[in-house]
Amino acid sequence: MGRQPCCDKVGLKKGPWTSDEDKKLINFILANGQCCWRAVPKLAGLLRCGKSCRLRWTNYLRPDLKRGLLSEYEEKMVIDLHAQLGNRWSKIASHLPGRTDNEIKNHWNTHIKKKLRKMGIDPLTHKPLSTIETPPLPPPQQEVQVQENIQEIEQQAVQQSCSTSIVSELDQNKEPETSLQSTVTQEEEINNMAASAYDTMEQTDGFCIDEVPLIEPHEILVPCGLSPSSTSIPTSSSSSSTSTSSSSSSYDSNNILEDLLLPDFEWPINNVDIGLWGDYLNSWDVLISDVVGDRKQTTMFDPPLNQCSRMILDQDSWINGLL
DNA sequence: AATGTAGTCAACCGCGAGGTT
DNA sequence: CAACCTCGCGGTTGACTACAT
Repeated sequence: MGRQPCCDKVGLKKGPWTSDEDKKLINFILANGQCCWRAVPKLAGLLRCGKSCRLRWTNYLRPDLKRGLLSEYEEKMVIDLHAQLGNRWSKIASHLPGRTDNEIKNHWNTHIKKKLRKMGIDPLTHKPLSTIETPPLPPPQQEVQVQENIQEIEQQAVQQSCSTSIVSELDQNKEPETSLQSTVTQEEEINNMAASAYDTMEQTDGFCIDEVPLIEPHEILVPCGLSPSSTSIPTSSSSSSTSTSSSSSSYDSNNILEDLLLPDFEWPINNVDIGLWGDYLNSWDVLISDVVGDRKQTTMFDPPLNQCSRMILDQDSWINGLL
């Protein structure tokens, strides 16, 4: 018996997602959490297969995604982790908060591969390229140059990033001949090292997705002061009423927040990087922009971080808030 | 300005793992 | 134990964009 398709493909839509579909998916997941993906399209009213929905959510719609190019530090981590793990993109991604396996894979194929080749490193083996693409150097010299190159990036990465670096630790543990043989203990070590590195990162960046279930939103940061809809949730604390009072009047019926029943998210305020959601929200004028004048009421992000009390919600609170 | 080429990245496809019946 | 189901992963594709000619 042949394998059944993941879903009945007749009549299902393929290709790029429309904003309306995104809206439906976000709305559904926010309301119901991440349940059986197979059932999602039906329940959410989407003509997509569950797989497509999952992919769209994990790679693009998730609120905790970082957008933009990988930083040098992230890139270095990818290189190191790739040396240890090979093309196990999801494993690699799990060490990079807010990054998806797809994103890392793409970045590897489009940027890092080239970079490494330029440096005379074979992206597959992480060893010096043999001949063609590198100037002919005697092998020992070649090795030295590669090592220098690696050290150079490491230094840059370390300088740029937090003080804790897994780089040196990885390198110390790295046995080139066996680097691609992944063992449980090796992976554990990597996990530990990466985790320790990100313990430090967390202190600067905010949170690590390793600790934030993507959809079962324990510990999702819930903002206050963002309750554009009249169904705003009482969980929002002090500032909720003031920030949007004026903006709500400028809302039209298409207000996405109303449509989405969005809970009051709190996004990182400093160096605002709210990922797609920024674009997403922007695209529906939900940045509470005043459409009449050019005065943009950026109340969504205006309150200084320290004025926004953070709430950690457990799932029940989250769901209650949504309802 | 028009066309060709390269680069980027969202999305798809097929497969395997693991769980359930 | 086999058949089936669901999910997640990695490889690949193709649409879109930027840049070059």
